[in-house]
Amino acid sequence: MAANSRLTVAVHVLTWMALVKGRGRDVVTSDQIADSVNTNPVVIRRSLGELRKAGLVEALHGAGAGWRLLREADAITLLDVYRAVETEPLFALHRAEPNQKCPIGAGIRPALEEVYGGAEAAVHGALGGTSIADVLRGTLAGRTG
Amino acid sequence: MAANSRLTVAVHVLTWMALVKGRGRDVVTSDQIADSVNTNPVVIRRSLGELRKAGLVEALHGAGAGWRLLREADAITLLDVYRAVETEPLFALHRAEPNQKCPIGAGIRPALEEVYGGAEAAVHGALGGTSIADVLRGTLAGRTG
DNA sequence: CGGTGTCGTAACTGAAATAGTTACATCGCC
DNA sequence: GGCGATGTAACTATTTCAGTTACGACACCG
Repeated sequence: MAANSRLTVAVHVLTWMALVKGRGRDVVTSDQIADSVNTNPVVIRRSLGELRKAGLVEALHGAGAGWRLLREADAITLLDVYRAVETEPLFALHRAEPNQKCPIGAGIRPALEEVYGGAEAAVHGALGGTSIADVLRGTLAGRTG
Repeated sequence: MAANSRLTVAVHVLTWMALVKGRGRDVVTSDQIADSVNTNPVVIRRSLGELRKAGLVEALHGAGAGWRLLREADAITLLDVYRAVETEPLFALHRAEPNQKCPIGAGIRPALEEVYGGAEAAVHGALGGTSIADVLRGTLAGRTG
């Protein structure tokens, strides 16, 4: 299983919402999205729940219920999505505390955290440069450019 | 469990080897390394096996057997280590193929792969700028500086 | 005011990966 | 041949992910 597909699912959801919004339909159901992603509607609702907490979408109740984008597609970057759905850091430190009697074991964790922080920042920069609108264009065109 | 700690373990291993090499001991055993990392020697041997395939260390047999660095600590970057131990991409695509009858489902995967490739490249750049010697200095000094 | 359709979430499952552990064959020096 | 370490296979416990079922909550509409 290794890496999870939460970012992929969330970006797919938002890109699909942006597409159908462009066609005039701005409230959609988790069932409709699940049909495009090819998964269970509950998986989609879980993803949408995280996007809602991040303020990217809202849920509507009652008749004609569903979900709606709260920002334009070019105002949502993949960094926004990444932050909304990804909780764990990119690289884990030691599972068990290393040997504190060893100079390496005693001091390596802050050193690693600094390097890992730099890698996270690099990922943020890369994802922050692409919007849902970019992904939508790339998806329809066969490329992201 | 989420993210794995293979990069952390491998960097710890190499940093420890660099430290004791500076003290004149250049052949060490997996048991000795395991004592610093605080884990089982087999876990260390598995990590060393991947580093050996990458040409970063070698194993010696017979009497006085053990492991030895094949490069100076300032000639091993964390990108070398990352490539040696990490096989999976940073972000997974859809677990099941998305709906090919939907324009998003049909075209989103190449678009995502392009973005994810950019994020991988950013991580490579960040990790490539730090060497085992840097980590050793940072570990002993309390910072990576 | 009750029916309807969707959200929101808990609970469970199967599959997969990590990391820890035991065990043992292999290797090469002494 | 003895010895000490490598190199791996095999097994386990723990955790996570994603899929699924189930059901209460909600708000509109006739």
